[in-house]
Amino acid sequence: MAKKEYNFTDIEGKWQGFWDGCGLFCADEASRKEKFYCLVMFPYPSGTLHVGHGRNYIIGDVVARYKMMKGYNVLSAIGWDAFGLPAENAAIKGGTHPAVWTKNNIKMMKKQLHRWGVGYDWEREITSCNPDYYKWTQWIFLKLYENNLAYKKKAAVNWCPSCATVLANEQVVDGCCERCDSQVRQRDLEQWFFRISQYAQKLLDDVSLLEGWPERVKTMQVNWIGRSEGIRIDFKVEGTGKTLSCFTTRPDTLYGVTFVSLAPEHPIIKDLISGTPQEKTVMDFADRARNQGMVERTAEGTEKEGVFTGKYVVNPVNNDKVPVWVANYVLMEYGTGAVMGVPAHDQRDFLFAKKYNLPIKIVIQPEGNALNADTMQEAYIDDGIQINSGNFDGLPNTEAINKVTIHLEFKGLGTKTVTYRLRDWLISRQRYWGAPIPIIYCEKCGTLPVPESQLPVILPEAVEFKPHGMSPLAEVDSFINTVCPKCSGTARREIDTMDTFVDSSWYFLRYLSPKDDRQPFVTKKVNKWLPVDQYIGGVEHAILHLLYSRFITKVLYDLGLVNFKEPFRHLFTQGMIIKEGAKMSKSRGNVVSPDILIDKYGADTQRLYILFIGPPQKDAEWNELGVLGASRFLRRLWQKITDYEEVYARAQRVDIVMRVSRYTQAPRFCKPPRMPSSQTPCNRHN
RNA sequence: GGGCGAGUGGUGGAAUGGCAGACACGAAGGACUUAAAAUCCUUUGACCCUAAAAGGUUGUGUGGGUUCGACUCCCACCUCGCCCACCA
Repeated sequence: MAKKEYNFTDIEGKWQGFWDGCGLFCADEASRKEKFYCLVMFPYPSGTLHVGHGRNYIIGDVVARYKMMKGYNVLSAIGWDAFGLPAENAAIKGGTHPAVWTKNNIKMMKKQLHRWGVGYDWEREITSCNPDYYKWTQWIFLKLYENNLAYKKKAAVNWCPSCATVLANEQVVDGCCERCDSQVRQRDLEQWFFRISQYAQKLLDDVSLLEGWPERVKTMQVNWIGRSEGIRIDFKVEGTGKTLSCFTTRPDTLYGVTFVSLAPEHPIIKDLISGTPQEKTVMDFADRARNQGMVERTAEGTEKEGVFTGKYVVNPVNNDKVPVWVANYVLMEYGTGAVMGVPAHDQRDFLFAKKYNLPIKIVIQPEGNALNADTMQEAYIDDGIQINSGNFDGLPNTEAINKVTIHLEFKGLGTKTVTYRLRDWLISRQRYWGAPIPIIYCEKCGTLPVPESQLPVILPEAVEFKPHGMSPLAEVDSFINTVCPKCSGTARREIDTMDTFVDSSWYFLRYLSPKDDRQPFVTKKVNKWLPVDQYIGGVEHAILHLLYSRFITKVLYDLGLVNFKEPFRHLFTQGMIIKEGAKMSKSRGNVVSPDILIDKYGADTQRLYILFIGPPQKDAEWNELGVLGASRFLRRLWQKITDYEEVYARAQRVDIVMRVSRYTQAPRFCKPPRMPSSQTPCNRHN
């Protein structure tokens, strides 16, 4: 008897056609079945997919199918996170317009997804670089602007003088431009920000609502928000009548302050030193520190440097007169931009004091082991008992933290403060391939939002991509020149575009009404379908994308546009596929194309292998032999089932004979025959 | 420095308090073949015993603990990985 061949091309072609034909993946909005929103992070159309991507989409596909089979009304859609730098770089390099490049890539990747057998409701496909999508990204910007959550301010950015452009932090490698290797400098530019810091506490509190999230992602979010409780302590600057505020989480060390240091950007520096002999040295130092570049300056290994301002402040609790320094390790963005220096109990202050011979004063002693300021090799940062601390002597320092705080507040010398590490979200990009920021500048009326009726602000097609210091849009007169919506006078448009993370911070709402041209999303629909029941994506988005999406969702909630506070109920972060010791990626040149494998073994082999390669949340090493194993496994399985089919068919014939001969007590229903033992059918065939 | 996670055969890994090593890779032997490939079958943690089988001992990073019973739970330690980190 001839064996049936496992012809995966026919099988997969047949079923993929069947699924498309019957609309298996079309969510039925009228259905009364319980909903299940299964979402994979939408891809950046970078070219072609490699097997590493497969984990995301195949796992998502499996979850969606499983829930379908369990009787849920499943929504599983996909789209394209289609704005971004690679398209623009491709344009600079190869001369293809980003729109064309992106469109081609989408076409290729769509085909690949289809061959993989992953199913989506393609009617809901969205593309973030299309005007019908970014119109609503701009609309969201306007909502934030209206509510004072979008604002413009001067900010230090990474600047490459040779490429004449702004760089993202990720593009700065060891303080140099990744493309041309020139030294990156800090430059102050007017930038747009979203006031995410205003939502720091809500974002922190609602981490508790993220029950279905991996613990480590939640921890990463909490750490990123970085709440610290402390106190702002006011120091009087001697002989000036000015006050200097320092934020500290360790008021128990207040008696050990031997200097105060300021961030190089601190505005008070000018006032303190102007006209003094120190002026030039201090300003030179501050300039140099500012130019050091944030990445380098905030690296831990960087040597602590500073300069004395010639001024002194008075410690409010013991009237100690301590010098004021400017130091490169103090950050203007955090706390008050001024730090009280306690070398005995803070390692950074210790190193600084050692370098500049500043006194070290011990105010906390470990129990049963006296410290010696002259011989100590590092700061003592652990708990202990207060000494040299006036009325607080003898208290455990953990208690002193509270007592000193109360004392200072009572005397009006300080204010209890909560500080967050989270900074406002810089959304300006001096780039072409992004959604234009919908703002108009009128000389008479000032900064104005583009009226909603004038959206979208269309990205012009014909531009020069080569970087030369400003957004390529700066040179497109037909774009820049516009009319003031208020006074109808001449006005010009904002030329920056938005960070692509803005595009991706709300796309999951758009799937519910992808073609609606009157609103970004329909409140009733999103309230029904969200939060997303299962979100699946790479752990590399554990902070930014997920935090931004949470933020935008909370803003929309506060505006009464959605009735849920968190967008994603369950989150699954799949591990990366590793090859030759590194993450599989085009830039590393270690990619494996799914197409070749599908031709050779079929999509199911690859799907099986991807699911089987290891625990899905862990990284896994790609192994070509493993693919072979999955292929053999499927073929054996196929063989067993087809063998079984024959046995089953024969048993049915026997049953008919038995039923026809009414003399025996033939069973009414033929029980399925026993699964043949592994030997039987094969031996017979052999 | 802080946080999180992981350590099981030659390899990827399975088992969430109840027969450790599913399934797959690799390896060895066999069938088929003129031969090879492919395919199929058998064996495969280590050690002891045996002509062979049966049998036995041991075994989940290390050390302790809880339990009738621990890869699994608790404590300490070691190693590796990832994320964050001059955040006051």
